[in-house]
Amino acid sequence: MQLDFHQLTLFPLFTGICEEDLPAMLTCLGSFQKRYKKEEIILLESNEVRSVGIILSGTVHMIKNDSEGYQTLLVTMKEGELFGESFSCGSHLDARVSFLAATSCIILFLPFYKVIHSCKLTCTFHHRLIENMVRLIGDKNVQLMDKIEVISKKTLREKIMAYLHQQSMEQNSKHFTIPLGRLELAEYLCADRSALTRELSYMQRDGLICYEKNTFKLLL
Amino acid sequence: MQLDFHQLTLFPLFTGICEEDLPAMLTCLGSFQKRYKKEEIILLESNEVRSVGIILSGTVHMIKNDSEGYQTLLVTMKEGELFGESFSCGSHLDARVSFLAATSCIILFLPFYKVIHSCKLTCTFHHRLIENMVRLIGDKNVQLMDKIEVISKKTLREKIMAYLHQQSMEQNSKHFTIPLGRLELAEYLCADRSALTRELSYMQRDGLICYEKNTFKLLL
DNA sequence: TGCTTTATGTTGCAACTGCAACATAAAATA
DNA sequence: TATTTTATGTTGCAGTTGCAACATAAAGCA
Repeated sequence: MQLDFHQLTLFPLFTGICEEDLPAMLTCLGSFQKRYKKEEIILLESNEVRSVGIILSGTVHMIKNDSEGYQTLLVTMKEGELFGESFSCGSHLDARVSFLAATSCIILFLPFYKVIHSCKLTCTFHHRLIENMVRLIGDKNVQLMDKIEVISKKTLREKIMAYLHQQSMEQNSKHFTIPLGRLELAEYLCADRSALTRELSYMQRDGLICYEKNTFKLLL
Repeated sequence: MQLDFHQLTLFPLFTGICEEDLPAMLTCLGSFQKRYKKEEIILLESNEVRSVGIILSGTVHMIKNDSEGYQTLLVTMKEGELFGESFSCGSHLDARVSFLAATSCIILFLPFYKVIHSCKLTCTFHHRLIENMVRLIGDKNVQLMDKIEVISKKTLREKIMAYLHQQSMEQNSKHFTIPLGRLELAEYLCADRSALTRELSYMQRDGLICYEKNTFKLLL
């Protein structure tokens, strides 16, 4: 499968880099792409991470498994987002989390060492690449804070409300569709699935929200 | 107060940069330092962040306040750690969290724009600076994941255990002293203070741990 | 030193929520 | 299409934990 370089320039990691420069740059960086089927593991916890991944298409979940087999959904990531950077760039080379293909997806991998160590050939746009990457890492950081904000709440109702508010903000509307099913949402909220549906129906009864499947409306 | 440039080279942000180069570099970057008293606010949520801060001495808490006045302790940071990068470098310029001086401390600020946009003068070591900074941002990311790992647990006992295990790992010993008092620990665990002390005494009764004030011993 | 403030420990009670077990709906597969 | 699998909704029950109120200890301060 061929890379669509024009499409690539639309990704945040490559903004400000000319389409003509991309092929040389990607070759120079030793990038490669890979397809994953739904449910496939892209990167398993405690494996060493040497590359950052860019999601060209599909959805990736960052998940954490604990020793008793419980699983938590940390972050959901879409097209254009980065993953693996915290490990490939940080002091903790071994991944503390796993990355899972939530849908079938295509990932472009960039060996981190080459990204951060500029070479003569690409030096002109290289700097822009690093800048973009730093921004994306910062954004990931904010996503983690968002999750903490949600699960810090004491009651399940407050957690749900915090999550729905975040979604409402992101989608700029009181009426929106969430990207998670009940099972996944329960996992993200660190709550029990049945308790989640129960609380959702109580919240509708109490006139807080109004929903149908994954489409919600905040009634303030 | 004068900067101790030799001491600065020991900070992770400046590793690999010569002591002789530091003064010029810091001037070129427009860095400045500031002292804060205990309990003082270094950076308030929703203010625009243009600089990253390096903790030269003291302890800084990253905290999140919700609309009802509840507060959560997100991360505790010590000497050499970075803060503010997620905002000054990311797409979300407004801080979503506040930074508070947990003890009196001295902070060195570096305007982010100048850090990321190299200038001729400092270009040789500039690249190393960016590399160090990216690593530190990744580390911060991991700290946030650590917190999520802890508060994702369903029961308070599991949360406490997860936290103690992390501390035990970090300090490479089954016997260690935690950096948080009961109030702060409760805030970090998103739990009630009195419930926390109750559960701690139950855990000691059940032979899981053994503690005295802030010094704990894991009995496996 | 004595006084005030803050941190920590203790306990009863009510309520939230995890768990289990089941029913139903939707989706995947043959 | 029929059958299996998976996702979702419902509910009783018991355990955990937040809350309040109070006691004690430690720290800050005059």
